[in-house]
Amino acid sequence: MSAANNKDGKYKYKGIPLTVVKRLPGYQRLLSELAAKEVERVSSRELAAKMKINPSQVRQDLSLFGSFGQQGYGYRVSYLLSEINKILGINAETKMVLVGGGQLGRAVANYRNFAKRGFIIEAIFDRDPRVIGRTIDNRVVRDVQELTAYLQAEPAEIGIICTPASAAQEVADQLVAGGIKGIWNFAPVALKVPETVCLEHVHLGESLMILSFKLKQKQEELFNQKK
Amino acid sequence: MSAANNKDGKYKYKGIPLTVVKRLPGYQRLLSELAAKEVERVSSRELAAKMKINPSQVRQDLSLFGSFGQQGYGYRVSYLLSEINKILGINAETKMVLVGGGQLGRAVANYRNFAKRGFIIEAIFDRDPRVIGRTIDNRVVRDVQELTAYLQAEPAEIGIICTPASAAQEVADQLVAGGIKGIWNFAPVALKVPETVCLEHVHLGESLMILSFKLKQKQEELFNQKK
DNA sequence: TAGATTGTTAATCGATTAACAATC
DNA sequence: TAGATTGTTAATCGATTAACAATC
Repeated sequence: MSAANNKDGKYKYKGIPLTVVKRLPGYQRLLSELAAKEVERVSSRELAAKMKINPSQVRQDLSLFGSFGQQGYGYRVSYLLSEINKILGINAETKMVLVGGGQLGRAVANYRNFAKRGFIIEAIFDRDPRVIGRTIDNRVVRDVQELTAYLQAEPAEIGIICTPASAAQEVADQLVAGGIKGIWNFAPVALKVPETVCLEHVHLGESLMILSFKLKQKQEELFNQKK
Repeated sequence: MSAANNKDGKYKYKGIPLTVVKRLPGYQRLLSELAAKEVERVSSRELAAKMKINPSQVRQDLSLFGSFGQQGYGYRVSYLLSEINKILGINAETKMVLVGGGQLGRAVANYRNFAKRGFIIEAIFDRDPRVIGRTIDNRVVRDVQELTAYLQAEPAEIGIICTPASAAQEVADQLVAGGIKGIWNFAPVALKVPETVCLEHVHLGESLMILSFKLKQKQEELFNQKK
């Protein structure tokens, strides 16, 4: 079932193509919506239409993890959703700590959608004495100097970095020293971590640049059409 | 130079493969860093090493937009950066409006990295009477009911949506009615806009799910190794 | 049963990489 | 000049799509 191909890790992550991994949250969201509407069954054709991909691709993607459907019927929404949740590690009560109690950190700390899916921010840290001791969404902000010690006493799986870019690497090192398994990085800088630690980067600036590129291309197209 | 292939737009955006588009901000960031260090020249080999891609790919990517290098020398950092900035529409003073003055909206409004690159938030809107009239980073929050009228008087290129998912589509419609050209959407919902409007979605939840998936896979790997 | 739809194999298509002539 | 490195064409590799037997 779970293949071994991991000789380079460029295209595949533990045998699963990264292109497929990126589609999994989309399936999860779609199935959640269907489940909320109490829809019972769904076909690869219907899922594909909503995802704007090909039905074959839906079946191909899912078949990497198992056989979740039934010929002539399709997929039972509740069953497929629970399987996808298992695959994604959702609803497993994942503990997280957040470093950086600035605007962005506070926004992330207050974001309800994570908690809904079992991702819990257990503690918040900052470096600024004016922020330490304050309360963010019912959690007292701790001194970042206590970070590694805290993690040794209260292990967490994911560390969220919402500090300025200049502090991010140091924080990452402390999170790793504290035994964190994954880092979710909002600072606009490429972090170095041991390969035992998973890393996911939120590229806000890059996203805006891509939008800007598309705008520019569209303008040029309109300009060329006028001629 | 700028190709025409746009029959479906699935893989290509105005003739440029979307895989290439996604790498452009990476080149931009790298070249900015080199320029800040006053490095004069850079080869495709060096750029590739930093991007963790293949030197051929760097040359292939850049050649879609023009010939910016010189045999035996490589690329002049300042020139290549200015060309990439042009391609991305950076430093052109792009006007934006932001809707949603909650935690996330305030974080985005205060993010300095955008302004540095010429992306200016001209006005901020919210629906909540308790927020309207307050000041965020020197801008008074306006009533979202004035949004379309405001845009007709003060045109902007990009609308940023930082509202809850439930309000996002309505806001998008108002932005479109106001003549906005692109939407940068932080609400976790798929928006419908006319195809004349560019759309870029920031998937915070999806990013966290992908990290969770990677963690789960790595755990399973370790578990299997132990046996 | 007849119709529908899966899971999987084969065919196609696109993206990445290698190779090399051109030339600074 | 000799060495280096581009821009581009050809080869490879991976991802997507089509096709279809299996079967509910």
